[in-house]
Amino acid sequence: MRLAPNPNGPWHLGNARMPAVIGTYKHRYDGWMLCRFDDTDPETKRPDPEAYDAILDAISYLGFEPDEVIRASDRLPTYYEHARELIDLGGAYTCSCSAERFSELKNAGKACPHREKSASESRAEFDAMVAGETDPGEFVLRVRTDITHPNPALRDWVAFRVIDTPHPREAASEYRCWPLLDFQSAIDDHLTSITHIIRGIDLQDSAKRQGFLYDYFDWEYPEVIHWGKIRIEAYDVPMSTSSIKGLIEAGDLDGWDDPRAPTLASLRRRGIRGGAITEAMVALGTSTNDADLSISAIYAANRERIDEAADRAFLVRDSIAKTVIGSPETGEPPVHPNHTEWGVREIPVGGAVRIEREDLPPNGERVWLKGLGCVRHTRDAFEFVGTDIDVVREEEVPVVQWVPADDARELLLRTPEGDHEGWAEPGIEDYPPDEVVQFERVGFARIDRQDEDRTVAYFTHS
RNA sequence: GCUCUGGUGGUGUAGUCCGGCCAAUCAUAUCACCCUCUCACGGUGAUGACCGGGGUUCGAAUCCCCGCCGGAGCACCA
Repeated sequence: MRLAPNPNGPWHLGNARMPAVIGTYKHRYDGWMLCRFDDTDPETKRPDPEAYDAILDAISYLGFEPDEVIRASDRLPTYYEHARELIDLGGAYTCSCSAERFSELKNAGKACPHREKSASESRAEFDAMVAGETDPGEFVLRVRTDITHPNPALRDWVAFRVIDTPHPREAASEYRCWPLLDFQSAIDDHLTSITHIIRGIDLQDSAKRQGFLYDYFDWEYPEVIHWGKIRIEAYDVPMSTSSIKGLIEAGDLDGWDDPRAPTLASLRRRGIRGGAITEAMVALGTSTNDADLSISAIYAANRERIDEAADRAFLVRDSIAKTVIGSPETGEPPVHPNHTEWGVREIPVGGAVRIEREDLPPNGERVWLKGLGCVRHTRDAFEFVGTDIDVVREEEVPVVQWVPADDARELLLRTPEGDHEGWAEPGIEDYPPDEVVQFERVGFARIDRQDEDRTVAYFTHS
């Protein structure tokens, strides 16, 4: 099996499907997995030098390690060698038609005059392309397929063209004659003994185009599965590397890990485990139909992974402070309701508390401050009523989270919908970055960093 | 225009090749109830689908035909 990413930028959620499914199959069938960077276009889909490592890192985040990593841009001599062989076999010819001219001929099912030139002439012209002696557009190398094939997509396709823009990788910066995907990928799949290919339906005709090559070389084409695109609701931002890049450059997003971005870096920063993404992707299967991935599938898989281990904590967002009269000095809610052995958090009251504005009961009504007890809203304060839990069980007093009014920790919660300023219980500043906690009645969040006087957390999901 | 390819509940998926065990699986979602000092976790229950129309057959999600709707390719992108 192989992953064949184009390293033109960090990965978005859609890219995760390839390693998730292929990696899972690799494990399931005890296979071998190659990561091959298809970086053969220094111009239109120009590789981003940082993306190579970023992609390997993303694969690792999703839970997989390639058995081997190669870059197509290291393998140009191999492609040239096979191109020459193909020319000698009568399977390719150099063509100097313009793209428009050839397209017209092709659509009419007519060959261009260059199709019948001799192999030696094509060899010479191809050598000139490789040597950088020809201008871009002057010549291309075409594979001779069947110019009258009913499917116009398969007729005499281009295998090599000349590009003057140097490749961003130092090691490949001298090459000017570059293979296109259909040629490069076909050669590499055979040479690396790939037995199974899984990729998008946009490459459906590719398998047929490459079939001609395999026939010339008398090779056997791998098993191939094509799947449809995935769409993900819940994001305003389109899921494409170039459009995300554009939004970042325009300042509409803070970066690749902005919580509003549909990128792997963003989910990771929000505390989503890579395995949850993998699980959701694998569940989509490999249908050729387009699929809608609901983000809730990822959340559900993630919740399974984090709920048992996440400490509970209090956070109030838009809040209001009230003096408390007659309460105990500290509240003692459990660290985790399913793990009483983990103990309790000791939260000082300090004479006044802060609760979410929405939770403020009408005057005269009661509310249960979790871990502390029941209070009644008098004219402008909370009067402590007691700790008899029956009022919650039998009289339906609402239970809410709270923080001390004078001793809370300022917290910024970043969510896909926007940022919330709020106050967290004291002690939240002791959690190291990367820790995931559950803010009760709010949702899970990953501690991102601890500033001098403020904690920054990223909202995971409810 | 030419050529591929696909349509099962809100979403995903099993079943389609080799017609009956499918009054259609599982997950998620939504709702209700139970549990609970969280709207988390756990438990119970409910909701909800074979694109349409013909045909073959004792019998069709499954085979055939005709429609309808979708996706992809026809690049000197990957």
